[in-house]
Amino acid sequence: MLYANIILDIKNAQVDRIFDYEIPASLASSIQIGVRVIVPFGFKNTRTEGYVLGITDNTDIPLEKIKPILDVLDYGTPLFSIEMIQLAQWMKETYFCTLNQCLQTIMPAGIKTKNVWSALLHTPLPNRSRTKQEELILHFLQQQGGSAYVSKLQKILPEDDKTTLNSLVQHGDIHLIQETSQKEHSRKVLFAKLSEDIQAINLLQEKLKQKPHLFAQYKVLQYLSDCKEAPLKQIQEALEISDSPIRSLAKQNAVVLYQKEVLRDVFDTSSLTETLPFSPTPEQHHALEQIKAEWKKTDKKPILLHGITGSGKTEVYLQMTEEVLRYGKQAIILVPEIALTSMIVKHFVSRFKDKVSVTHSRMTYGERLDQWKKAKNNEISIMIGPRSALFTPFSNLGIVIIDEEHETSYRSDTTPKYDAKEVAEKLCQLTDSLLVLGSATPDIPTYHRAMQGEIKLLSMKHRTNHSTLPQMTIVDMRQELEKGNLSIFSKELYDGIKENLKAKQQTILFLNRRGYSSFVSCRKCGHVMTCDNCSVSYTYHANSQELICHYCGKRIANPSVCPACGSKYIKYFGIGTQKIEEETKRLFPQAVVLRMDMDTTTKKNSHQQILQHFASGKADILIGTQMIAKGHDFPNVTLVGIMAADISLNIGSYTASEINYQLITQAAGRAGRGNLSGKVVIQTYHPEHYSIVLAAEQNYHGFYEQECKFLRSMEYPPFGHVFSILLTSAEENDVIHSAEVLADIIKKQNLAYPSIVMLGPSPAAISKLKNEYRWNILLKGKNKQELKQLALKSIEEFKKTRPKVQWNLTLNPR
DNA sequence: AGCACGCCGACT
DNA sequence: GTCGGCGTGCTC
Repeated sequence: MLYANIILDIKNAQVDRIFDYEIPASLASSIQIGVRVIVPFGFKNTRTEGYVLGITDNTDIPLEKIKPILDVLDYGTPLFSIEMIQLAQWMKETYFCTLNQCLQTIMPAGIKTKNVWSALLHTPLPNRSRTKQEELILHFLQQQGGSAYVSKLQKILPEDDKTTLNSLVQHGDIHLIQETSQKEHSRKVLFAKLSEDIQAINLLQEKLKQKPHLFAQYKVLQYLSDCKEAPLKQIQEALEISDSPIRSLAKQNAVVLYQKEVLRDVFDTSSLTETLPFSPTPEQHHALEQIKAEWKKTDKKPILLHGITGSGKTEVYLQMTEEVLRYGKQAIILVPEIALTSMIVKHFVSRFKDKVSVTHSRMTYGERLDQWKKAKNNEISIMIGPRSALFTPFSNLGIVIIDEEHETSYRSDTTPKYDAKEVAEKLCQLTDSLLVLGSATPDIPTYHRAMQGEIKLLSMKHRTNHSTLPQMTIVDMRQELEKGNLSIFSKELYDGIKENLKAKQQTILFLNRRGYSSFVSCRKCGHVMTCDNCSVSYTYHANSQELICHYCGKRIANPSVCPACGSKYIKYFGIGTQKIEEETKRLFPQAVVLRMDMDTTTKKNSHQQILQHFASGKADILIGTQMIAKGHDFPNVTLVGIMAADISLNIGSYTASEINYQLITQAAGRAGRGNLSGKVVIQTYHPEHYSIVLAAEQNYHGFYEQECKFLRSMEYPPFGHVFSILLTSAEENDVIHSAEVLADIIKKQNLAYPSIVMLGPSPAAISKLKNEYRWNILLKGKNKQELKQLALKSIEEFKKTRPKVQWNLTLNPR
């Protein structure tokens, strides 16, 4: 007898373990490791989805407990490959969550099954007295022909009625059955093909030839003998006919009509001309040779491609991908979500055409599932996408490339809180693939590993078109104020914009956070308008005269009097992109100004439209946040103004300086990418801060060394580890109490690990989110294993106190 | 997750 | 005496 080791799709840590089920003979041939199955679970034998992770010929479980598998959901190839199962197991250990949660993350969204309960009427009905509600249900069932969905029956009953259906079942009037339905996201199209009987068709064709009024049918047969099968719509368009001739052929059994699943294309390749590989610069050539050499090794080290903006990293990615494809292997390219409409995707699509597919969050589940299936069917060899593209089911993966590897979007903020960089490294290890990380401003931990020799470092220090690096100027805004300049533009920046307008060159004004500090506060009592769901300050939006919470999206009208003290002196404060736009329009009325942030880009393609508009020279000034600083080439931009370079120094995280350095470097990278040289004006209130000074010097290594001094002295990663325990609950008292209980447990356990320091408990940076209160306990220490042990042991103890809160563990949050 | 079992207090 | 609340434990 064979048994399957199955993980059930139940979101509860208590059942996150293997259950053994019997493999019935009828399903023996279709059950393999990695398939989805339906099994009976619990005393009610609820039909539950499960995943086969192993097959054995014996089991430790008493045989009378073992139940048989009911159904298989994947015929042919299993949903999960062995490597993906191993990856899920690794993720479970690394990110402190259930195996099921990891499998759900790896699985494509939109493939899930849905359980539906139906009620069947028992005939003849037993003789007994019934309530009004019972009669109502039985009458309805009779009308429906004896069966109906339970969800429909519940709509007939009052909302609080939980007894009627149970009573009907108990008295044997009805019984309930559960069915599994696959939620279908695929698109089906009506196809036509010739029938098998070729002789009959030839005969018919001869007959049709004689009759001019049936010429349309003749043409259809001709068309179909050329292309074997075609969608009905396509035949109609090609031959300029309606569907009736095709349908009458179907009636004569000459043509067969059938539904066929078509996999949607998500981008139009026809408009892109194929590009050929550029001949690489010496630097690119060297990088490529090194990467190819590493790729051929059996024990592959990850590679960090550290190249300044404009050094041609994309061409290296393209040629390396070509090499991998030449050996029949496949490639996954991760790009930040925000850059999915940018040049890098266009380059890949025009170089590799239909071998490439793209996924991103704005596609529907169905569209994304189609791309997943294309990879599974070996129809494509390259997948470009955000972090979830890592789970593309390629059979023979060769390389994973992560562009802009320092981007925060590679870390998931929902459970499992995985880091795509770490997962990619594990995936490459499991599939013997090469990991290539690319960035102009690598993460400090990544660069540190490169310095330690764990990662192979390749540097590209020159721009491909020999354009000079932009001239960077730091302006002290405090001095501007002393000089009597109250404007948001320093004199330097104002003059620069004026000159640029005269010379008909373009300018980018960059603010590193949307709506930053355009909060509304009372000048009399100091009250700040704050969202009561999320405890973050509302952002003022001039367009709609509204205050919007950027965490939960709650909107309220802009108040005219202060809710705290009743004074009229309540006003918005500070600069956001809208404020900059207004000021720019006021000071430079002749300029055409575009603004791009989350508010102007909510529509599906507006993001791309604004950028295209600007790239084609239809505007003089582009104002925006992070999203304009990433991966776009604007050859006519010669001036970049960074409006307040120190905003991100105040985000309350040990990575603040790093993020600030990255943002300045990226924004500066937009200046002077064409033949014209560029200029960058950095406005700041901290002109002496090393992240600003060294960014202005474009001295990454210098910044790395400075930052290491800080991180080492504080024992922050990579020189120590931080373990965060986040407690959440809708009840504030529960969170505070549980945090104290947990802190006490940790203090006791801590005696065994004297080198570990506990910080907190304290309210989290976002102390209330979506009506949940959040408290944080941080553990800091040098030894990762000890830290993990202490945290997990403490959580085990904590569980025994039956806390009324949720908890979430993260190692080295950023 | 979802259910049964069993131990308590509050009611016919 | 028995109905139903909730804490506890189990599901292959």
